[in-house]
Amino acid sequence: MPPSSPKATMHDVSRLAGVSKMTVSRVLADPDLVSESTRNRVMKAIEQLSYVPDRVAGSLSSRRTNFITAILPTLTNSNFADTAQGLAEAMRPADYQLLIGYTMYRLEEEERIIRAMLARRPDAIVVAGTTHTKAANEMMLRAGIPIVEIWDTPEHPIDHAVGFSNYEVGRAAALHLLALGHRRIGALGSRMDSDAKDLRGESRLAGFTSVLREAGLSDELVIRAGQAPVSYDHGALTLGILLEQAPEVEAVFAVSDISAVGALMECHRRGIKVPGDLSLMGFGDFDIARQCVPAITTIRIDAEQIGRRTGELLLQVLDRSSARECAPAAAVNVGFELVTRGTTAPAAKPR
Amino acid sequence: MPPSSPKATMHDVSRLAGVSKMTVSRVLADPDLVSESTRNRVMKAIEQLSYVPDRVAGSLSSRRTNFITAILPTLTNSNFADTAQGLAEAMRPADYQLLIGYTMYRLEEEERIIRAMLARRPDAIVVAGTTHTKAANEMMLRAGIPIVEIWDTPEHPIDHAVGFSNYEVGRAAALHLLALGHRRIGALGSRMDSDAKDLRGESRLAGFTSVLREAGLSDELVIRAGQAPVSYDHGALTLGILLEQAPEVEAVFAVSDISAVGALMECHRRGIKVPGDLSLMGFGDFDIARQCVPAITTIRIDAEQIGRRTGELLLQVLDRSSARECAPAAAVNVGFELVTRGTTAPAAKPR
DNA sequence: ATCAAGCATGTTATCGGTATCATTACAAGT
DNA sequence: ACTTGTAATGATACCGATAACATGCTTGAT
Repeated sequence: MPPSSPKATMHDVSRLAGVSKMTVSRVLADPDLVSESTRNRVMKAIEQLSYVPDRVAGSLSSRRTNFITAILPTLTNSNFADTAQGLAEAMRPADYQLLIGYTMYRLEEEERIIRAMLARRPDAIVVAGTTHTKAANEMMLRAGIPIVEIWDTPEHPIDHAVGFSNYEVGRAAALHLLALGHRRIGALGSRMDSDAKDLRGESRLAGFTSVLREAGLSDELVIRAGQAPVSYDHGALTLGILLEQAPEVEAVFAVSDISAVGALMECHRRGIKVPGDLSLMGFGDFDIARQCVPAITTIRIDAEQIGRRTGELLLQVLDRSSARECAPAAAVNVGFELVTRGTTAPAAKPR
Repeated sequence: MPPSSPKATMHDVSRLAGVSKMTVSRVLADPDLVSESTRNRVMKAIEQLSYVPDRVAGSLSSRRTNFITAILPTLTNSNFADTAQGLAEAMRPADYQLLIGYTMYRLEEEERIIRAMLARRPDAIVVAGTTHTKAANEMMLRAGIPIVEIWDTPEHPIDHAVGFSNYEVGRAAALHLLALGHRRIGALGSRMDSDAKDLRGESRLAGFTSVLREAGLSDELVIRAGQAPVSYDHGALTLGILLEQAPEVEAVFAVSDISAVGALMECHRRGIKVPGDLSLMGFGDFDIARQCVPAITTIRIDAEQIGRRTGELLLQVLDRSSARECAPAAAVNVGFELVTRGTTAPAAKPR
């Protein structure tokens, strides 16, 4: 570590420029308030001292940190990374900095993170998911800052929401497989009794199951095994379980493309033809789903857009809240899209 | 946004508990300094008021923010996301919060981000890459905090470094292709004259080229086209350029698996057999490289480990620097590994 | 000439913690 | 009995900025 000369403060700058601290502050925050000549003098002093303002002090004084907390299950899922990037992108022009935390799909971890984050006094909270622990809910409410729940459509939103209906995604998947003429239909998801659970994946399964029931079909083939986050192995494993239970299964929906890819590979290994012997679909439209052979039928969501829309919403809300108006809670539904590709095909023998 | 009751401060807690602010502070920072009875009283008051300490104020006073700045090219590349996650994981037990910024592979953007980040007074900086603008270098030096350059091995490190030699990666790739008996060898990279450039990719190309030269081969087939970050399209595009220039090319190294996958798909489309007609290899050991058919020969780096090792290093350094000792600059080389898979095979007709 | 309005700048009082030193009380050593 | 040490707590002074109000000086309308 290089030796550090003590950092210059605003006071040092003001002395060198022969003005008061406030004038320096104004030059930085709102240059138009200062006459050109003094402004130049101050700028020169800043340059000379290579002064970097201290936002910690600034935040304490102004009671605005320009931090936005973003709480996601993981960064390692490209969809969530896209959302983070979209959000950061949208907030950057207004000089907001993201404080990213990830929960590993654990609600208790989410609570811990929210507690820790609130101590940093963020100006807003963005959190993936609509289910939180009681304590987490209370903390967020009490924080008195805008909250945006993303990646699902909450029934009882805390405040704002930007996402899509995972339940409807599940229904769309089931309807697609039904429309192809399949009757023995299964699904692959993760366990819900462990501490790391994918609540949004479970919503998709719930929607999926609801359609099966409405069609008078059994939901026995909806497999829940392994912990979130799902992996290629998860897909291979759960497909194995499914086949053991019901070798005659015709169509499968995996809660994630990652699982779907793993399942597809397992089919290759077992000599099961996809499609033909088995129709397979996933969720998320990951790159890998597009590049697989055959390319996987999936449901596309625009993860980056979720982030961007959230950012735009927050900019509005934060602007208004500084003007002391109360912004109405908004609920944005960004929708989704079924992308039919090579792994789903009509049932071989129509009833 | 819910209505906010004014947040409780440490002073409120101290009054309710009938002690001084300092005692409350001690209960939070070092409970053993306080007698059990008062500690309990204070804890109860904290609970009652649902007091959340203000770390902004704490940081200003103690001159430690417990922020670590991490500057990466993008979060959308799973390798960098892994590094971020590894770093966060390692720092979490010591209650450090990551401040993530991404440069989009632009040095000017990196400089801008560094300037903005320094205003947050981080306790350390982690930055991907070893090349920075002059101003960025100076700012980092002057900051007087530990700096870790990651994802490469700097010749002139600013301070610490954790990474691997991209140059040697390129050499290993070329040696592998040479050893297979190939002579007409090309490579796919991105342009270096645009504002977004992949400097580490370029190092790999440089290493690759050095081996070609030593073997008396031409480096004409090293293609640089398109902007960083590379994409599937980039791979397809640059392979097209290469084939136009040299239809008889036998082996190709792509600076990234992403490019390699794109190139592989392009080969499929053109009816070029991989391997056989063409040996192809990539870099990064992305999931998709493993799942492709055939699976892509690549060079594996442990991105998550880079993050974790960086975190461990920082914990040591930060601990020591608070004890006023000067930690020696460390340079950790995490190495890499050639993973031979299905896309590279011995040359058809040995010379 | 007079005065309100407005621009440019300065003064003062926090923001909510922690560092540092001071104080008190009581136990133990001589 | 008297010093000395230690454990528990308090008092005071910042940390480095900004908010809010105050001041002085122009300028232009009347």
